[in-house]
Amino acid sequence: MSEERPRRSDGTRAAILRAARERFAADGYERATIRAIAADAEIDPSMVMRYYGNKERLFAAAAEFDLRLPALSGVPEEEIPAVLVGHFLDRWEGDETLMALLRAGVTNPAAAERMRQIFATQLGPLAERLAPDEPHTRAGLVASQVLGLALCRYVLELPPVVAMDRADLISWLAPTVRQYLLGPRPGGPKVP
Amino acid sequence: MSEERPRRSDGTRAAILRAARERFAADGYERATIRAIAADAEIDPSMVMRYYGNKERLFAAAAEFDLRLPALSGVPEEEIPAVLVGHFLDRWEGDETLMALLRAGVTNPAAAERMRQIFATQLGPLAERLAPDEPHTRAGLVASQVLGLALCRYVLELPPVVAMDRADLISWLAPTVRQYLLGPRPGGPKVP
DNA sequence: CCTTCAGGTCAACAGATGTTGGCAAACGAA
DNA sequence: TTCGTTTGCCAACATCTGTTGACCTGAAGG
Repeated sequence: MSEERPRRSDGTRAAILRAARERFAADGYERATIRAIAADAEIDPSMVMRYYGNKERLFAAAAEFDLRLPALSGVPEEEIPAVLVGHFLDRWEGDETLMALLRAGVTNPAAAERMRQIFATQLGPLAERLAPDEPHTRAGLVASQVLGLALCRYVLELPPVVAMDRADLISWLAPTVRQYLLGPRPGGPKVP
Repeated sequence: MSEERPRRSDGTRAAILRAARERFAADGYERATIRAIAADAEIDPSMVMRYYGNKERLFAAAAEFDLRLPALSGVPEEEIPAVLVGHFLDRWEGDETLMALLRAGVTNPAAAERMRQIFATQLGPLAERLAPDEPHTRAGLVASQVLGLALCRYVLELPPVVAMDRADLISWLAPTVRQYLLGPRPGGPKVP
């Protein structure tokens, strides 16, 4: 079916995508203009339209994202939280896709929906495998702490959060993630 | 000096400010247009410029914010985290200023700087009074969890985070805040 | 060779945006 | 009343936005 043969324009396509990710990550959805992205990729703005249709679809292509959660099968339970926090830090610093998603998701409804999908399909299953009860709630709590750290460290750049090194962050966050994912429900069982 | 006598236009000024807060909170800095704000306030866009100079100063006026941290002097130490989490939830749901700050701060450098100032002047002192060591780091961690919750619950609207009620949130977050503010440094003392 | 067609540039469009200046009406002090 | 000030609206500006279509260019296939 989708026999994707290599095209002569693949280089340009890739350059556009790379520039788009950078701009969306740095400026958010509305301030990242097609013209600026095209200038970074050193091509004409109309090429962006030809290859990606419109700005929304360009963003969708640039914000394709895989959390790449590690297997965790051989990891002892006590070490899982630290491994997870370290992995999240890697994913944040590895490329700019997550930053683009966060910066855009705050003001663009489509980007927010994309984040909800990633949460549901890529983080939810992890919690279902680990958490004894209320896995979705627990996954949401982990997301709140991890996204909050990224917000404070990479977006708002609160000085003390920027100053912490990787080991500090893992030491502080791992117990929190452990409580959220594996700990007992605080405040007694839910009585509705 | 600044003898501020009441003016006939105070009502208009207030209407502009209220509309500005709503729009900035709902749309972020760039998508909240002067024209839309003026339409909400049912006045002419040029009035916004007359009374607030330009968009940046309008935002500065609309994003004036006081965390209003409670005194905590009579509160026993074990209850401080829960009281704090409850207070933050109140401040988020009370008016739209925090939402405006968050949505704008993610894409607008001036708004981000404002958030850093609020953090430094209004949350820092609290940590200095409570935390035995590294108060700024601890304040930063609390900010990461509280802002992360707000991000997931009010901005991204991750379903499980939206679904939790106030008591749930306090039960889950208070232990985390307690560890960050009052708990021992995890992973042993810092050896630089 | 000629034909075809994808890759790429240029100029322009319609609409929205922040911002400005002019002008009319209402108000308050004299 | 009269006069200056405040309050408000209207029209316009320059610029930037996403987007479009006409046109050129070079390579590949016959």
